[in-house]
Amino acid sequence: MVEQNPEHLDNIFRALADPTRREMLRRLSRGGQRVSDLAEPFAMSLAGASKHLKVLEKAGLVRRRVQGRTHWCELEAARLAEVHEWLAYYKRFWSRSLDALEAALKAEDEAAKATQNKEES
Amino acid sequence: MVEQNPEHLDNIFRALADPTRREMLRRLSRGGQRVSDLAEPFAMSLAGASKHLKVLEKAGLVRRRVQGRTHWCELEAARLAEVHEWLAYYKRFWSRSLDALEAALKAEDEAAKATQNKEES
DNA sequence: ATTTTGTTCAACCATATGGTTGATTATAGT
DNA sequence: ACTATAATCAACCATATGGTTGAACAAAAT
Repeated sequence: MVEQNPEHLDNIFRALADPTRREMLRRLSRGGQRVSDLAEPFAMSLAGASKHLKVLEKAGLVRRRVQGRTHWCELEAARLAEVHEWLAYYKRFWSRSLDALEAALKAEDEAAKATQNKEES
Repeated sequence: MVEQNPEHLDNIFRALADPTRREMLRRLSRGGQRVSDLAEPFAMSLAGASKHLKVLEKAGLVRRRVQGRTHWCELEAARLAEVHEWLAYYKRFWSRSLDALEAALKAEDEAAKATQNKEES
């Protein structure tokens, strides 16, 4: 329940706070890729993409296997489970507010129906 | 399935990538607080804490109600649901790898048992 | 042996971030 | 009217971030 490894979560959240890196994760989820393949879709130098990769690696979200001169990258999704865990605590709060939203919508709907009924009668 | 509002997620993840801000959220989850109360537990100036709050607000994670000279802050957990949604896509991957981990541990265990048996015999 | 390929490294740049302090503003209390 | 309180704002500082380019390095291909 207590936050045990804040630095670690820092790294993970920071890594996720960039659209390029999130897109890289998405692509890695469809299968391992070499660094240059991973970098190719982005309007950015290879060195730039390589830096992003390092951020993902440092966060533990990507694993790299060096094979000769090519580096194979793979998604390490297990670390995302930590985010999920962190988030779990808050689930009740947003479901509560979503419930409230739902209730409000329902009430609105009822009110609308009532108005309709009045109009009909 | 596609990432519709990357900037928004950027703001949320960035806001979460700091232990002070995560702690603020945690405290807000136990009830609304005035800015100065929120700031008090941290070894930091009020202005510093106020900046953190602004980051949380910009991310939509905190709502503020100004009442006279005091500002009341409340958790806006609904935005965390977006993180949850983003995360949902990856759930299968980490449960897969956790399964793999489990299998590996089991195999290790079996191997250990086999060794023990050998040693016993 | 030379060249090409895959990748990182180092240096640099502009901007963002996390913090400070001192001034400012607006409301509340005396 | 004065003073104290709640909070932001503005200016500043050090460091981090996201990007670039050019050089370096190791492995493959010719």
